[in-house]
Amino acid sequence: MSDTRPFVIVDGNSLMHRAFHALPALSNEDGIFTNAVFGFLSMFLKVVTDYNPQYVAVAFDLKGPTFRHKDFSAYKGTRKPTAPELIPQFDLISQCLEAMHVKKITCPSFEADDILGTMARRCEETGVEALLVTGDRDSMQLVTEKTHVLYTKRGVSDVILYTPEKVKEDFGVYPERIPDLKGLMGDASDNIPGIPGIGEKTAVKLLNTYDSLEEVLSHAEEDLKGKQREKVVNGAASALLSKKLATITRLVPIDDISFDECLRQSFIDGIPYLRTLGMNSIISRIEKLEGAEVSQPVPAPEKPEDIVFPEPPVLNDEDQIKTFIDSLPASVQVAIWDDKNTITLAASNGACATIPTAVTLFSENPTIDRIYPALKPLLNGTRTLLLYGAKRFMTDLSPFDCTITAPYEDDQILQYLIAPQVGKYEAPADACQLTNRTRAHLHECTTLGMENLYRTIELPLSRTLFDMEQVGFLVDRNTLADLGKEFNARIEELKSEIYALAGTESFNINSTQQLGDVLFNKLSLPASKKTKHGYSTSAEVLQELAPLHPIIDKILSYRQITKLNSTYIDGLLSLIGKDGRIHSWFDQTIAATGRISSSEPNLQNIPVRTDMGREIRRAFVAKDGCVLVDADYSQIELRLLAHLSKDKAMQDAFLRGQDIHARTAAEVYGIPIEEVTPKMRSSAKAVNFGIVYGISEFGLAANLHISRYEAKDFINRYFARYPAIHRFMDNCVTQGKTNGFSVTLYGRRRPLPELSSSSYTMRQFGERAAMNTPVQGTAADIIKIAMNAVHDRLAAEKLDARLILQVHDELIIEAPESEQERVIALLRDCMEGAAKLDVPLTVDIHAGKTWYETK
DNA sequence: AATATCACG
DNA sequence: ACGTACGTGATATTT
Repeated sequence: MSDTRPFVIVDGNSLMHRAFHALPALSNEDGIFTNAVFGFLSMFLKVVTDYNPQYVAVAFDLKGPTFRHKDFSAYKGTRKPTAPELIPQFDLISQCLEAMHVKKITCPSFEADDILGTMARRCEETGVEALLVTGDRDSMQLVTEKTHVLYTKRGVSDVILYTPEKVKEDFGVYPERIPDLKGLMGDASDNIPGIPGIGEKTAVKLLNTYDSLEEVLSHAEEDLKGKQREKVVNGAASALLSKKLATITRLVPIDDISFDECLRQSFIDGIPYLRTLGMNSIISRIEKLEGAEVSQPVPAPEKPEDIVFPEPPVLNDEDQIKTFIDSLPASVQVAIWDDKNTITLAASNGACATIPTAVTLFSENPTIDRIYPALKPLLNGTRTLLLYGAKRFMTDLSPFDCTITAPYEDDQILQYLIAPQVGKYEAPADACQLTNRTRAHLHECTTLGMENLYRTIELPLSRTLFDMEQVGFLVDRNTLADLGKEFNARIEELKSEIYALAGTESFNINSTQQLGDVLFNKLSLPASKKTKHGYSTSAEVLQELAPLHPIIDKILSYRQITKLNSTYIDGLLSLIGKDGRIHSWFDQTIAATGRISSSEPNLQNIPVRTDMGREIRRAFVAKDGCVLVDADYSQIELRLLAHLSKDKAMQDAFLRGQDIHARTAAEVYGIPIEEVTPKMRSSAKAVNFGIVYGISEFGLAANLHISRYEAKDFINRYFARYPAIHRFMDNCVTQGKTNGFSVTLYGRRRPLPELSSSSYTMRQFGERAAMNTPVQGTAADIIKIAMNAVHDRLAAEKLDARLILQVHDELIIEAPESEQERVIALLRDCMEGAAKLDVPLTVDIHAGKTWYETK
C-alpha cells in the first residue's frame, strides 16, 4: 500500500517574518536575537507533529534579505526593510535546518512561493499530497484537492487549513482565480496595482459573473455602466499585468532535486546546534517527537552532576590538614580556593574542609607560611587540582618556597575560553563551588570544541607565563635614571619656551582643556576636531597646526618627553624589584582575541618607534655573561590572511619571499614590483593593515589623508587583485552573524553580540571585529604554541636560557653567551614550526647585550 | 570614575 | 543620517 503521508513544503521567508513579528525581539545570553528562529521552529515542529509528513522541505528567496548592511533590499515590493534583528536569523535558521537534515530549496531569481508552486505541481504529478505552509495569501492560488495551504495568521500557532472550498469561502473565488482577483483589486503589499478604484467586493462580483479576468475585460465595454465601466476599460492593461505579477510560476528549474533528498529524517542531530542557541524548549520537543522511534545516534557527553558537599569541617593545624589530605583517595580531584582569610578544600568524592588563616602572628590560627607547606602533599602530588587562576595561586605560593607540580585545571581560563570578556569571570566563593563549576565548564569547553585549545595551549601556557614572570627582565637603574635627568632638563627648557611663546604661565600644559584654551582662544589657532569637553589637542590635530605657530612643535616635544619620563622612566624605576629585575604580570584572560596582556608594568609597549623613545630600551639588559635573543615573526598576520583566505596572489607573494607591501602596491597600481615607489609601498602597507583591521573607506581615508572616494577606489582595486581575501572578509561577517561568534584556526571563540546590536555603529564595529579576530586571534594561538614549545625545550635540553618576554609577535630570551647559537636555532625551530600553513612562517632573530641592540 | 592622550603589536 | 580603522595599559587631569 502506498504511503499517503504528505509532502510539507514551507515558505521559509514568509514564516520567518511571521514568527519575527509575532514574538518579542528578545536576545539570548550571548546577545543574539533568536525570536524568529524560535517561532519558526516552534511552528515547524507543530506541523510535523500534526501531519507526520513523508517529505519535508523549506523554500527560501535568494534575492531576499542579504547580509550586507548597505543592501537592505526590501523583502518584497513596498514592504518595509527587513529589521536588522531579523537579518542574521536567516543564517541561523539555515544552519538549524541543515543540522536537522531538513532539505532547503532555493533558486536564483525565484521567490519562495514560486518554489512552493513548483514543488506542488511535482507532487500532483507524482500523486503525493502537498501541504504548503506559508503566511502569504498569494499562495492560495496553489490550493487544489491534493494541495492544501496551511496559512499562518498572526501568531505562530494560529493557522487555517485551506482547501479549495475554504478559499472560495474566505476569498470569494476558487483558488485558480486568485491571480484574476489580484489583477482586478491589486495588492498594495506586493506592489501590484490592479485597477484603481476596484476593490475586493467589486472584483469578486465581476469574477463570479464572468469567470476570468479576460472575460471580464472583454465584456466590460457592453455590460458595465458608468464610472465602473470607465475604470475597468482604462485599467485593462494594468489588470492583465497585475494578474501576471500575481501568478505564481510552477516552472522553477529545480527538477534536479529528488523527493528522496526531501525524505523526513530525524531532527535529533540538530540538537547540539540548537543548544548553542539556547533553544531548550525546542530541544525537548524534538526529543519528545523523535524519542521513541529514533535511536540516539551519538549521545552528547554527559553533563556532570553537581556534587553535594556537607558543611565543611574546620582544620586548625598542620596535623589536621595532613590527616584530611591523607584521607583522600588517590583518584579524586581536589579543588583549592584561597580567598586570603580562608583556604577551602573540596574533593570530588564529596570530602571538604576549611582552613582559617591568621592575619597576624598573634592569632591562634596557623599563618599562611605554615599552611602552604602543609598543603605540599596536594600541591606536589598526583591528584588533579581544580583551581581558579592557577598562575595567581602559584605567585602567592612562591614566596613560601611552594609551587605546584601536580596536574591542574583552571576555571578562570575555562571561563575565559567559553566567553572572553573583561570582568565577566566569577571568582568562586569557596572550593565546593569551584569544584562543581570547573566540572561544568570543562564539559562546556569540550562541547564547544575547545578542549584541545585548553589542554595543549592555554593550560600549559599558564606555567610558561608564570616562569617568565618569576625570571623577570633585568633593568639598569642608572641608565634609566641618567636618561630621566636628560629628559627632565629638556622638559624644563620646553616648559619655559612654551610659556614664553604663549605669553602667559597661567596654564597647565598637561591639561588638554587649559591648553586648548590657550591655543584656540588666546592664540586663535584654527580648531578642527572636538571632544566632549572642548577642542582636541591630540598629536594628529597639532601636527596640522605646526606650520602656523612655533609653539606647536614645542608642545609636541613636551608631550613626547613627559610621556617618556612619567610612564617609562618614573614608572619603570618604581617597579624594579630587589633583584634589580622587573616582574611584569602577564594576563592570559583579558584580550577578546586571545592575545596576552602585560601590566605592572606593561612591557609590551616599551617605546621603539622614535629615536628618543628607543633609548629606553638601552636600560633593558641581559645579566652578566648573558645576551638577549630577540625573535619576531615576519608579517605573521598577513601570512595568516593569505592562509585563511587561500588567496593565490597573496600566497604567491609569500612563497616567493617578496616584500608583501611592495607586491601589494604592484598589484593595486598594476605595475611591475620593481617600479613601486616608497610612497606607493607605504600606501599599500596602510591598506594591508586596514584589511587586517576590517577595512572601511573612512578609516583608510583618515589614515592616508586621502578622500573617501580615493580610499574606496583603492579598496576596490585591492579586492580585485585579491578576490579570495574579499570573500574571506565577507565570510567572516556572515559566519559571525550566523554563529554569534568568530573563531580562530585553533577553535578559539570570540562572542560578537555587537553584530545584533540595534545601533548601526555597534554593528559596524562588530563586523570589523569579526574580520579582525580570526587573524589576530590565530596569530595569538600560534605564538602561544611557540612559547610553550620554547619553554619546554629549554627545560628538556637543560639550557640555562630563559624566556622572559612576549610582545605579541616577538619573544625574548635571556641566554648565557655560550648558549646563544643553540637558542637562536631553538627559537627559529619552535616559532617557525609552531604551525604548518600554506605559506611559510619566518622569524627574524637578533642578539645583543641590551634590548636596544637587538633591533 | 571617566576622559584624553599616547606607548606598543 | 550617521560616524570608525583591530587589540591592549599607563598617566594626568577632571568630575
